[in-house]
Amino acid sequence: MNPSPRKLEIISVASTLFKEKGYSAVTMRDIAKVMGIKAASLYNHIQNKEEILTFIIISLAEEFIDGLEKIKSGNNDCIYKLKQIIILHVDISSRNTNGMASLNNDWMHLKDQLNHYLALRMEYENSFRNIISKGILKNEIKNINPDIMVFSILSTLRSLYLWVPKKDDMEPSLLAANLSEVLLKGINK
Amino acid sequence: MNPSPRKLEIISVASTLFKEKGYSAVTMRDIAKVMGIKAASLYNHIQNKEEILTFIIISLAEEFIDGLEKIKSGNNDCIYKLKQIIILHVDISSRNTNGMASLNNDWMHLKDQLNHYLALRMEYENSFRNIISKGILKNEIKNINPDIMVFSILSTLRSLYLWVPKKDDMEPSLLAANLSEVLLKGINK
DNA sequence: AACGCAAACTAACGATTGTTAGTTAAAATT
DNA sequence: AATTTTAACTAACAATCGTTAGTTTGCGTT
Repeated sequence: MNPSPRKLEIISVASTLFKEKGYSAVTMRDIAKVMGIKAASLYNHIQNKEEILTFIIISLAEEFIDGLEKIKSGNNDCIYKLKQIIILHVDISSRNTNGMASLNNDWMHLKDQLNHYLALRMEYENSFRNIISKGILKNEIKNINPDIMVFSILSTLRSLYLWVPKKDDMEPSLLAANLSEVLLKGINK
Repeated sequence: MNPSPRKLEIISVASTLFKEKGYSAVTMRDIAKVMGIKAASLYNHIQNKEEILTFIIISLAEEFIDGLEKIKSGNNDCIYKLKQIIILHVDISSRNTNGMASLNNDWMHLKDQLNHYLALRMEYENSFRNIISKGILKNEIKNINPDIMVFSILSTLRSLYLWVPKKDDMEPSLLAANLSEVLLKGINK
């Protein structure tokens, strides 16, 4: 069953508020007020508060997994794959600056789907690390602890949601290109 | 008036819980339970819940400001200063993995001190950007949008609190050295 | 022995939380 | 025209929230 337009509207409003104050600090009455209805009316469209959070997080997580799957399957060198990952993050983050806040900061409030989310995240990080490790073996990437490189790059990419809205005049493709330069080749001249 | 040992104990316990669930999702009764006392007893040592958050965030923010001030005042080239900033973040984050969670994710729940915090953060980011910009002028750093470089490096450094505890076997000095290599010179061979 | 004080306690406050039940009005379907 | 469905409403629920008031306990100082 596809979510109705009204339901998507609620999720969108909720995402905005979740980004501002975090999931726990946002009440159903807060969401309802922005929607211009009463809190009880929200329950004509959603099961409960948690369902909103779950939808936001899981759909984004799956979008990342799908994107990475396509990148992995391509027959390209590791540096190219990393550039594609950067583009993937810029793309998803630019289109979901609000939802990305929940994905990053409120996943621990999931209940039913918490383990599913954790599995997806581990899968993603493992795939990322495998690309790096293969790059080291093939001498495309420096022989430094892969965990540090994954952590460093992923930290930057995960923070994009905070930064993109402040630079909404910048083309996503230009941002991705600049980020690739900085993340892959550093800032030192 | 210096905080009493018991007060610092409460703040430490609260920091741990704030990192796990976020400030808004942690109740005074949660904190009290870990302390082994009743919630009302907490108020013999603290004024209110907000004071705990304020203490955690402001003292950390000032530690960063002080550290950066010393780095700025040194008569060194920009790359060296950036390396010192990386060491500063590794150091503070390693000693405050819990409090850093509040600094990053719960600052918006400050009331009295919110503007003070925002001023400190802006000051810090401006100083950081100035170091980068000067490095570009002096031809030590690539001529890329400084905002992107600040964002990229700072995002990684701000996420250290999440990552350091998982690598507690790694020497902070080694971590800082590896991070410098990755952040300043990239991963590409 | 008497006192003062720090730090715990019990009990409770009003406010707010997510959510449910039952109702109403309008729109869509038969 | 009659009926069903959708989406809003009012009212209220039990649970929990941060916090306060007043009390008790035990330790250190007089």
